This record gives sequence, C-alpha cells and structure tokens, in this order.
Amino acid sequence: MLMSTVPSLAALSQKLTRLAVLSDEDRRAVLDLPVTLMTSRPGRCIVREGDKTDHVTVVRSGLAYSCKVAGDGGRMIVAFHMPGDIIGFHGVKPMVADCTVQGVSTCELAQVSRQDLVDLAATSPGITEALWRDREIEASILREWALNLGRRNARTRVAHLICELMVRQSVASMGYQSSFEFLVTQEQIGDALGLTAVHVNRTVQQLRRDGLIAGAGRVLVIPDWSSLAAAADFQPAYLHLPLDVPAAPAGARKSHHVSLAA
Amino acid sequence: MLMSTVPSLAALSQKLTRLAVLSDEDRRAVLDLPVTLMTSRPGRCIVREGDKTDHVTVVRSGLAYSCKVAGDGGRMIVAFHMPGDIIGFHGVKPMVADCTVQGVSTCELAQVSRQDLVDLAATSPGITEALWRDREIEASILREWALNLGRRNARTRVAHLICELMVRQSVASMGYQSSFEFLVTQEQIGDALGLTAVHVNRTVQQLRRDGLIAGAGRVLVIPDWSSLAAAADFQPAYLHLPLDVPAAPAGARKSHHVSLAA
DNA sequence: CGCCCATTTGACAGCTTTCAAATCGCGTGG
DNA sequence: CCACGCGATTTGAAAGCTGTCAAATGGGCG
Repeated sequence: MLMSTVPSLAALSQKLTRLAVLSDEDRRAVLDLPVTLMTSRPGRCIVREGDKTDHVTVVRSGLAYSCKVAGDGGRMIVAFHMPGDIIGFHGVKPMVADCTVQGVSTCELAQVSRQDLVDLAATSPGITEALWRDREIEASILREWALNLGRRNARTRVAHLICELMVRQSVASMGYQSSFEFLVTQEQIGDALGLTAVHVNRTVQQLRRDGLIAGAGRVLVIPDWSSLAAAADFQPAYLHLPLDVPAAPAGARKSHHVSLAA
Repeated sequence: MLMSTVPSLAALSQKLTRLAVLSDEDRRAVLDLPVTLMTSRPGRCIVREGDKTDHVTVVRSGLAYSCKVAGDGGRMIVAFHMPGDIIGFHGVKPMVADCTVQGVSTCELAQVSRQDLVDLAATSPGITEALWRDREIEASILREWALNLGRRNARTRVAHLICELMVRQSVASMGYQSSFEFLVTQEQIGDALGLTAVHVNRTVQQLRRDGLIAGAGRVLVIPDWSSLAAAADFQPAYLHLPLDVPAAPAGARKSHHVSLAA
C-alpha cells in the first residue's frame, strides 16, 4: 500500500461528493485542478472588499470568515468558511468582492483558476450540480442567519451559532468528534451575531452556568446536544445535509463530551 | 407595425439582459420558454416551506417576499422579490424550500420548468452567466441585510430598506420614477428588519418629521435622495448594478418627488 | 519576565419591546 | 349615500434586553 500525501483539494472533492453524485473521473479531475497553495495567518486578509480576481480560493484547513463594515465602523461577520468551502466563486465571470475575508485561525488555502473550475463544470453535470447546490446552501445559511439576527435573543443566537459551527465542522471533517475545537473569539462571535463582545461574554457564561456548554481554552464541550439544540432553536434542515449525514451526534443523546479540565 | 402584448417573461428577459451579454437568440429563447401563468392575491402562499417542486416561479408583476419563522413564532422576511426575479431556483436539481414565499401585493407569476431553464442555460453561456450572477447578487443582498440587522439602529435600517427597495424597483421597471409605490405594510417592514411594527411606526414618523420621506397612502415620496441615502448608510455597490444603471435618480440631487396630498 | 490580546466585571444609559387601547382608512353591504 | 367592519396605523407608559464605558483579570507567546 502506497503512502500518499493528502491531495491539496481533498476537502473540496469530499464536499462536492456530498453535494451531488460524482463519478470517479469527476473526483480525479477536481483533485487534479492546478492550484497555488498558500498559508494565511490568523486575522490576515484572504480577500479584500473591492477585489476582483480571476481565481477562487478554496479552504484546505482552518476557519475563515467574511465580513462587512457599516458606515459607523461596526463590523459584521456574514459567513464562516470551513475546509472545502469555495471563497469568491461568483459564477462564470469575476465580480467585485462585496466583503472582506479573513482567517480566524491559520488557514491553508488553494487558489484555483476560475476558468479551470468553470471549464471543469462545463464537462461534468455532477460538478455543475454540486457547485449550484453549494451556493444555494450558502444562501440558505445566510437566510437562517438573518432569522437569527432579527428574531432571536442573545442567548438563542449564541447557542445557534455554536450548533451551526459544530454541525458544519463535523460534516466537513467527516464525523462527529467528541470535542470541538472552537477558536472563534468572543468578539468575533459578537460581530457574527450583532452583539457586543461584552454581552457575548455574559451570554456565554450563562450558557455555561446552565450546563449547555462547557470546556476550557480552545476546546468546547457540549454535554447534551439535544438541550443545546433546543435552547438554540436549531433545526438543521436549512443546512440541507444529505440524509446519510446525521444532524446530531449519532446515538448520543446525552454525554457527547470528552472530559477536560474545567 | 404589429401590436403585440407584453410577453409573459419580458421582465425576466430584461433582467437577464442586465446581468450578462445576451444574444437576440438568447432573449428570444427566454421569452419562448413554456410557462404556466397564474395570479396570486396579497398574502397568499406562492411557495410553502418544505415544498420541493420541479418548476421555478418567475415574478411578472407585483411584489413578494420570502419569510422564515422562528420557534417562538417570530416571523422574519429574508428577501423581497420583484418583477423578473426567479423564485425557487435551487440549481439543477430541486431542493426542499427553506422558506415560504407570499405576495405583498397581487402578483402575476409564471411557472417555468426547471429542466427547460437548465437546458436553455446549457446551450447558452450568456444565460448561464446571467443566472449565476443573479444568484450571486441575491446572496450579496442577503449579506447586506445581515449587516443591516446586526449593526444598524432602527432609523438606519428602515431608511436602508426604503433605499434598497426604491433602487431595485426602479431598476426592475427600467428607470427611476418620480414617485414610488410602496405597498409594504409597517408590520412587514418590521418583519424584514427585526423590529416590531410599533417601533417601525415610530421610526417612520421620525423619518417623516426629518423630511427624509413623505407621501400619503401607498405612494412614498423621497424629497431628497442623497439625504435619505446618507441617513441609511446606503451604498449601492452591493447590488452590483451595471455601470450604465445609475444608483440614484439621474441628475436630481434634490426634488426627486411628485407632489401629492400630504 | 513582560507584553498584548482576550476575557471578565460593574454600573448605568438607551434603544426596543410589550401591552393596551384609540384612531384611521377603506372596501363592503344596506 | 351612509353605516359597518376589519386591518393598518398611532399613541402612551413601563419593562427589558443590550450597549457603553472603564477597569481589572487572565492566558499565551516571545
């Protein structure tokens, strides 16, 4: 058995495979896409608002976010990007980026020529379908985000964001992990939820007191998924997960956790 | 010269023409798409959450909105749909609708087979590009909506929504009108902005007192576009309008209004 | 060991909601 | 033509959630 390094677009290939039925040839073509690899340190700009590039950027590892800023300087995070996500795919032709993308953590990225991607899609109905579906899911997440912002209080919003990131990260990494690496800053949570960092802090403490979340440092523990999901008003349908991807930790109604110094 | 009635998909054809370079043949193909016409009364469901249909719905006239509801019953409007907009185009394959679509006003609609639309796109790069760009703009609007919800106060939010609807409606109807038919209920404004109808009312009155908006009944008058846009923190770049479509009433910095009984 | 950033805490102000009730607008039926 | 009825708009007072400002604490990295 040959040892092989992980292909640079493995995460993308896996994601597209989840979104549509791809042939082996499709998958190989994705993995063979010419790429420019790069690494981005936390906080550094991956895409800048106003950019108009003829490549797209694929997240290979790490976590990134898109944000916009209001006239008064208020920052709003409008999306988080996980491994396999395509950043800046605005269809066939490049468009002016309407938000800035930065890394939460160190990110490994791959730049892919938009034309290469478009050409590949043109030859493969499966990939075309997967790309459409991907965009549609992103829009659906954005709509749920709007609901979160407009019609839920801080406690529910924070819990909902945790649930969403938890499920998406689990799906992206193929399978639920017993613990959950959570590198998002409280200030970033606030920027994603339309709250101040101070209020996020108080809310997180409340969730902790209520036993809905636990954990120390960068590891988040969810003692009881169903309780958290209930508090979050979290219904994963909007993520349009394939039916064979469970929306909650398999079996584990309780005790979905790993002990860790509290 | 022959008199001809307006084709049922004229609005769609015009919109796609704004989004990409289409050949005359492309335009004709769009107009020739087989349709099922229908009319929907205000408030009636056009699409129901959970639906999964193999047709898409095109707005021919009127105004509609998509909404989601939270667990506590809170309603959130996540998008408004204008003539030419495609509702329920979830890519190549149908997906489960994640929100309900209802009419603000009476809407004339056209149902188009998704397969017909996909087949047409497959033969025309221009239409493919236009469809992609359309979805991308919708996502961009959603992101701006998130910014609005998360980082702006009631006054700015209301002003921003008015600006957006004003510009989009003007673009959809080819050219700025001196008055602006505004059929959206204050309760619907609230549902779109994450506010209560009561607070929307107070905010609207404040905008009126400040002379930023005027008008009676269903007609909204904007005495000074640039003042309203400033108060709204409205920067139309996110709408990705073609450069030849002005983002503000041509010339008229002031007095973009039509007198009407106050 | 020291610096810097993230987290935490407290008091207070402010925007928005809530709850009721009154008024208005307008299409309908008598 | 006028009365009626229903939804939309208005108004008021009071409560509540979240923001603001400042300062202390804590943790990780060089």
